[in-house]
Amino acid sequence: MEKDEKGFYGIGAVEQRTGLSARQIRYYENLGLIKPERTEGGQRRYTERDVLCLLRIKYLKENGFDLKSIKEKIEEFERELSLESLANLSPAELKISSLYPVSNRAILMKLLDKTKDGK
DNA sequence: GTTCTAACA
DNA sequence: TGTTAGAA
Repeated sequence: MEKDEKGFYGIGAVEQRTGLSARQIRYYENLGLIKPERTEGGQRRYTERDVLCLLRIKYLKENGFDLKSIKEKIEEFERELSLESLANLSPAELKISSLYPVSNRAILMKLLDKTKDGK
């Protein structure tokens, strides 16, 4: 079991490289800790990043962290990433994006534009 | 032969 | 979490 022609790993290869069971690997995916792609047939394809992420999870767990706190850590990290993307917005957009759900921002921005040139 | 989902003597 | 059954 090794990388396929495009650099992806099957779950068997990931088991060997991480020492985690397929059961655990799939379970962690359900918790949202990793998100491997799927083939047309539905088989999971893991990237090198997935493997490294699993190794980190394994390390943290071996050092006393439960899956719940590990999950929170990852979610916190992803929230910070999304916040960084807000750094490219104007002050007005920043206020709007932090107060309203994504689905409404586009509408709000249109209203702001009309307010500006609409006297 | 490997992986998937669902379920549990 | 392990393991197993049946399908893909």
